[in-house]
Amino acid sequence: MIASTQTNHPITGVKGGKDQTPVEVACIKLKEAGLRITQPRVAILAALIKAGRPTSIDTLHSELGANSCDIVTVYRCMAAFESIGLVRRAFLINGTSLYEINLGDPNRYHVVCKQTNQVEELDSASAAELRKAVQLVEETLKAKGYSEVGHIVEFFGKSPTAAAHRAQANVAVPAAATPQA
Amino acid sequence: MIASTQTNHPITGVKGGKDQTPVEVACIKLKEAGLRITQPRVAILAALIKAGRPTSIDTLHSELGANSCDIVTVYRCMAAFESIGLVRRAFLINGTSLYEINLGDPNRYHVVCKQTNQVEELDSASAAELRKAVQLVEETLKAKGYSEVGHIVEFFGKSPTAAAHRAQANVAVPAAATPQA
DNA sequence: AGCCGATTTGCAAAAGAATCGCTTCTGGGC
DNA sequence: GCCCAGAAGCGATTCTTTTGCAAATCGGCT
Repeated sequence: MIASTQTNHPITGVKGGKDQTPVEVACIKLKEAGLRITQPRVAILAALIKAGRPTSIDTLHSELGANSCDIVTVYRCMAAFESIGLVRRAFLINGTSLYEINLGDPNRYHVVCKQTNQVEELDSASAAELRKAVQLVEETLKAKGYSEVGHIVEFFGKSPTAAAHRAQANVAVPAAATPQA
Repeated sequence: MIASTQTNHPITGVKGGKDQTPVEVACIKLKEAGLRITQPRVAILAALIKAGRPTSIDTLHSELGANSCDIVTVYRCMAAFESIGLVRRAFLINGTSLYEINLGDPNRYHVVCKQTNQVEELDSASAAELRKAVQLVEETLKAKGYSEVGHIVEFFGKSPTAAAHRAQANVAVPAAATPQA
């Protein structure tokens, strides 16, 4: 999972004045954008933060427990959150999207396993290089007159672990439920 | 349109031995891959080549004239073509895809206008830089054990021309049909 | 604390894109 | 010219995402 540049310290030693939970931070951003802080939204944000990685709307909705809110609400929230930059969107090869919380850290880039859709982060060196190139492009575009410039960058591949699993599946592991439809 | 590294010279001066049309080149690739050269496929390839830019399956199908072939066939052909690398796929923000012929030139990268979905190519300097970064990432991934590594890179923005059109629309142009829904 | 209005949500239905099954057709090797 | 695996046609289906509208909720104000 490579975990790294994440705001994963709920109340860690940092006592510089702001020791709010990620969910609180997200709520502040909501408010700043003039959006209401509703129960479903908080639940969704909590789930998103807990997931800590790009997650599909469907998965997110299940994660909430079927009692929490309608899936349409999740769709609408993600759209709203994305428009204010509270979440970042990632894509699978089939065109469906995953969402990831964005609390201010720099863009992250992922590799998605073609077989399991498991998402892994790029190592920071590659990511940095990539970020640099992407920024160059975006600057160039802005200079040309483009506005609201954004981008999508995704890598795909057959992950070594997935390949291994699959190779052994016929031989040893009989009932290992495949996660994430 | 920035046109650049394209094989757009049907029978231009090149007399080094191979002066086949792009469609012929594509057909050869088909054959090499063990796929049949059928009437619909040739028509689709011709349309794709004529378009010379990322095109949606739907548009492609219309371009063929409703008489030519079923849209499902276009879907299937694009899938087949993509799997043998005869076409490259691009994405719109909504997750739908566009296809672009690939006759061997290096990967091209695009900016898609958020308003009109019009596609423009990146300038070659940016593209080169980007290509370099992307290759670095892919090498790293392969080194880590990933196989069949690939990527998606798309840029989005409000194109200056589109923005201008829109800005004037309320003032001057009364009935300028917006192209490409 | 209670009220009011605009924003959100829920639910049902719709819109689209892409896929699947199955039969019929056809390219191209013999 | 014959044959058959691969391809196309056509209908129906799946799955994701969007839309319309009534009911519920948030949160500023009194």
